[in-house]
Amino acid sequence: MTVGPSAAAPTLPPRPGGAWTPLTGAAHRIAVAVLLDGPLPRSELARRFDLSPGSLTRLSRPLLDSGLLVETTGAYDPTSGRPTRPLDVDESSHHFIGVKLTATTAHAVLTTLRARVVAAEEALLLDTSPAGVAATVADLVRSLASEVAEVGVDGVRAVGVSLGGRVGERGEVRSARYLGWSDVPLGELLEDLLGLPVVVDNDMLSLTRAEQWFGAARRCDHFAVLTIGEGVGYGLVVHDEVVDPPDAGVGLLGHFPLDPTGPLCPQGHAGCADSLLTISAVTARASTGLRRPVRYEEVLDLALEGDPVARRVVDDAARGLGRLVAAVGNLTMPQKVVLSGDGIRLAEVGRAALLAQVAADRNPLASPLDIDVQQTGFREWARGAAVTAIRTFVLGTRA
Amino acid sequence: MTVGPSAAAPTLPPRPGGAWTPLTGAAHRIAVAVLLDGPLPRSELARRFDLSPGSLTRLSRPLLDSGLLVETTGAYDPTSGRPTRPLDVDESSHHFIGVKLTATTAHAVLTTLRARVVAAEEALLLDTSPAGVAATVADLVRSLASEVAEVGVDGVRAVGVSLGGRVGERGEVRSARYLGWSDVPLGELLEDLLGLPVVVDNDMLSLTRAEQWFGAARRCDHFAVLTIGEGVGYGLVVHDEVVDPPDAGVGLLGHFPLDPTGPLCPQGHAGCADSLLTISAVTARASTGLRRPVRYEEVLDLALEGDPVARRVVDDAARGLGRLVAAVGNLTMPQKVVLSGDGIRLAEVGRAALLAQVAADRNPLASPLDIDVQQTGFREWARGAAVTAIRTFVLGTRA
DNA sequence: TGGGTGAGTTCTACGGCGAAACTCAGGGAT
DNA sequence: ATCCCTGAGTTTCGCCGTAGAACTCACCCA
Repeated sequence: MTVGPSAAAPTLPPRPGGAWTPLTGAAHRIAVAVLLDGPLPRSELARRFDLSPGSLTRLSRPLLDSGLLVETTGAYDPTSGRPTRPLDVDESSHHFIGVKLTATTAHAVLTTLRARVVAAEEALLLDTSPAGVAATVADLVRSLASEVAEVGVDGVRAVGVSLGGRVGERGEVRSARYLGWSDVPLGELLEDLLGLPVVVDNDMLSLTRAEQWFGAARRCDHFAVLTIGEGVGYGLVVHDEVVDPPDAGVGLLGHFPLDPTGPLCPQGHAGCADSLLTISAVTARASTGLRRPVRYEEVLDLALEGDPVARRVVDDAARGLGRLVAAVGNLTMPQKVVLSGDGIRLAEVGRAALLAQVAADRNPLASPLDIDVQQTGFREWARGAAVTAIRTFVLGTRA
Repeated sequence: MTVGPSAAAPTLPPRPGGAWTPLTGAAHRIAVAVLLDGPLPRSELARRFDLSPGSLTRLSRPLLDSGLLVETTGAYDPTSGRPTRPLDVDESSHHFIGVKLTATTAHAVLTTLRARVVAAEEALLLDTSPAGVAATVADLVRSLASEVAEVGVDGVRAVGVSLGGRVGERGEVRSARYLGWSDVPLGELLEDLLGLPVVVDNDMLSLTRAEQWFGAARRCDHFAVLTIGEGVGYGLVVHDEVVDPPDAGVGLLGHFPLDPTGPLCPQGHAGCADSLLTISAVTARASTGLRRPVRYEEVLDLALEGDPVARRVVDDAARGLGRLVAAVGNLTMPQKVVLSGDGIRLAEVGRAALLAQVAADRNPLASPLDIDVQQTGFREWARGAAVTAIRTFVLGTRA
């Protein structure tokens, strides 16, 4: 007599994790809410989704049985009445790897289900051909997965890769200026090498979604992200959804006019965003004024020490950034603007100029703009890629 | 023996119209889709909402029985197979009145359920006190309703009123600069006078929603509206929903910087939107240059005839508008930008300058911007108010 | 005139939901 | 100490909206 799987399955103890994608509507919304907003009691979830207490019992039981959610004894209790038994996720039950590609380097992080960075690694991209990059990324992924003893490769559920450029639905890189690629099926290449789900997405959209789920813009349904670095990046979330038309995420804001007396860009624009705000624009302008080559951080330090050339360059750029922030505020009316990117210390060193320009460009009657400066580096870009992987794992779709 | 209502009701013939608000989820979505997108066969609706054919039969029957929808024999037939029996609304079954208030005048229109204007009327606001305005509006509403013999007052289901200013959820005008009002319960005042549902809303948001449902932006889920008139208006729809934070609709874009060499505004800004684009700004600048007072339309006509002063004024303004359009395009990435307002002929007379500036301010790699110039007047503003009334009637909520 | 095609109907089974009555675990007043 | 109050979570039951399958319908074309 054979014993079918139905006889064994019910006796299995709850395993950590559990499958997210086959979940139906309400159960899925509940699981995502718990993932995003930490331990939540059933009663709070019932209020949030306008469900009856009975429905919450029914919906949460299979989630607990499968190990997808766990009960905690949290400090979430009401002032009177029975204490709550909040639901939470075990964020260590699943791990993800995010890789950010630049022209020269691959930055990778290993994160938990809640995008907490557990380990980081990077590798130079000596060979920027699709196969070369794929091999380097695959090595990074394997190294990260094995490096962390307590996790193991099995704990990694998906890999996210982000880069500057346009990326199609199926992980194919349609164009990537920094790598000189067009129509490269990077996702497929990596999936074949790794045997893991791989999601490829635009870096700016990934970072924006990371801020939305696990970053500075949690619980905001309407915000913008501006980044300063090699280029000027822009991401927008409205009605709790990323704005993602064909033009999103690929640096088309670089020609936004900020200062008609500013430096020229290759297209003949004066004082456009790329000519004023990027790391290379700031260092070039400072180097010209100082009659010697200087690095970006050096320019910022000199400005802090009171060097007049550096101060002027930094303040001009900060004013331009302020103008851009004000324009974003005026035209998209967000709850907050997140400033980020490798060069964003500019916003701190030039804070006064930035805020003055924002105030000057906005209607005095407008509500004040919440500007949130995030100190970020390549690790945050890689974390954004990991969040793309997490979203795919949790939602079943990339968006 | 008494006869209950259940004995008589089923024998009544279908009456035109029917109640929209008690409809449940799927039935309501179907009814709205038919209202917005004209006659639609059940099969198309089933595809659109991912419902089975059986569900569509079940859902559409009560809508037909109540007279809310009607069957048409339309030219919507497939190349083979049984012809369709598309569902449609009888747009004449319900009528609505929209009133746009300015500082001096109330413009009113009577429309069908599909916002087709049936009659129009206007009245001077000699007394701009809340009671005086309410009395004038009530007279307009009664006159419009009775003027159209075949409709009758009973055919009017709701009244929409729009004005420049902030309006609360319950139709209370929180502030209206042109009328010098603050915290006026205009909706209540009018409902008491008329005995009809009255919805009050910001004029710019009303116009934007009108473009979305019955205007140039039908079937767009992401567009912006810019208006030129006494002020500069701005409305934004993203993910098929109007962006409506506290700052929306009240002319806060007026200080958006467009041309640092432009004329000054009272706040000391040079070349901000209000100082460059409004009707009064254009006429003032032209009058100064021409050494005589000129009207707005005259300036535009002179520019067409080649007058150098008028041409310069118009082109400067059109360039400013182009810069604004480009900024909207760059920062919100819409499918189209609708240009409207009483002064929008500026965009036609200065078309070349406008388009040149849009091109200059946008990244050459960005997708081209769909700019849709709508010739509009006060009638369109009033129609926007009527659409607010229609939306309330159909959706049960103002938004 | 009969088969092919897609529109629309009928009937049945199922699953998700709310309502109500219930149990549970604390706090505070007597 | 104990009793009630409060709010959390459970159980049970019945309703309602849905899909699915088998069906009819109306038109085209060979």
